[in-house]
Amino acid sequence: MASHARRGAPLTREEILTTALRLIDAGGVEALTMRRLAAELSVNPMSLYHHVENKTALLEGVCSLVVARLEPPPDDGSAWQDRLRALAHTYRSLARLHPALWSYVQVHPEMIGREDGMWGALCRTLLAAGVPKEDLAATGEALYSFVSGFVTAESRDELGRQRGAEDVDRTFELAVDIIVAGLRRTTG
Amino acid sequence: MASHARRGAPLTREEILTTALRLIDAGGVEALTMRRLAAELSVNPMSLYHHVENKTALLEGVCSLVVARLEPPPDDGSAWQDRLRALAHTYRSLARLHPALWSYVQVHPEMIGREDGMWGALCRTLLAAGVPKEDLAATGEALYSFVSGFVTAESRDELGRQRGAEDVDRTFELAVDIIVAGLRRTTG
DNA sequence: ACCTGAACACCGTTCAAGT
DNA sequence: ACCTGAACACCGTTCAAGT
Repeated sequence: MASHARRGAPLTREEILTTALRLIDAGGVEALTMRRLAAELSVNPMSLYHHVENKTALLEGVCSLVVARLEPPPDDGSAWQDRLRALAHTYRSLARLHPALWSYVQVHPEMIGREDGMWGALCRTLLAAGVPKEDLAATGEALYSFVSGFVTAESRDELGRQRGAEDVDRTFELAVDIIVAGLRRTTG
Repeated sequence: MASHARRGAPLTREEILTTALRLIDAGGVEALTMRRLAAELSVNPMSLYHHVENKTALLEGVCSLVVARLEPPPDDGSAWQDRLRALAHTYRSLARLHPALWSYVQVHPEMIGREDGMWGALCRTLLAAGVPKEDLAATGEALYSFVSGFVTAESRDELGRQRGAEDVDRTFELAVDIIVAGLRRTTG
């Protein structure tokens, strides 16, 4: 009985990735194990290697899966301040859906390409804010790391001791306010 | 021959921690292994457990070792803007000495207590900047996560493809400028 | 083409035994 | 008190064999 002992349809890469993501969401990245994942799928550990090159490739697949959902909100012609706030909120919303994976991504950015949608939208917004072209990349990187740093701190906080939900939201608003105000002032 | 087969003096906790830090600096946190550490010390892996409860405790020890070196510069009476810049630079300097450990700490903040020296200095500076008392904690956390997020992004960048040293320095200055300007504006 | 079992080189850690 | 070897329950991964 070597051919699919597992009940139901044959194993698929899609199924592997979504199950891996579920394991990560439930127990952190360290809870994702080739052997545990196989058990979760009722399959021999070695079967996974027919759909995924190795564990690194598996993690990359999971990261792409999530990053693909990171799309900038459509650009209504609103002021750059509001646009910036909207981008930050979009980023934060997705990060909060998968906090463990997101922390992992921040330390292992090679797992994802530059998520072009968000990065492009950010740059356009910064230009609208009057950031000079030669400062564009540096400014974008600074803001990007600000937001991702804040969100990481936030999710690790949530795993730890609790705080009121309205409390963290307020802190996030304050953080975004500082960024917006800082940009306004910096660009004259 | 059960008693210290190892040449020289008996094993010490200090020696264990500094060697562990060296391994982490050289190869990342995932390169730190009880067995490899023991080999590095020319000692049986099990001997480590007489000085350190387990691997988690070992990592905590290494983190404390590094965090202990994080001291705010003495408070000359300079303007809060300069003081804020100085604090950011101090933080960044230490982080760049141990980038791998620092990334790890950001994801596992339970490894360190709130490093009271820096946090206290930050709060005093924010008060001097006119941040209202009820916003103090939120503002401090925001700035703290901004700087740590930026520094993490920076160190992962350094491990990857190179950039000019003066280029990253300039980006850091720009980042700090945004924060300072944002604070100034926010607090009226 | 897809799956599997046995095997290898690693982990962290326990425990009983050595001096 | 400090160290050690054997052992256990895990890892990721290779490889030859099954259908």
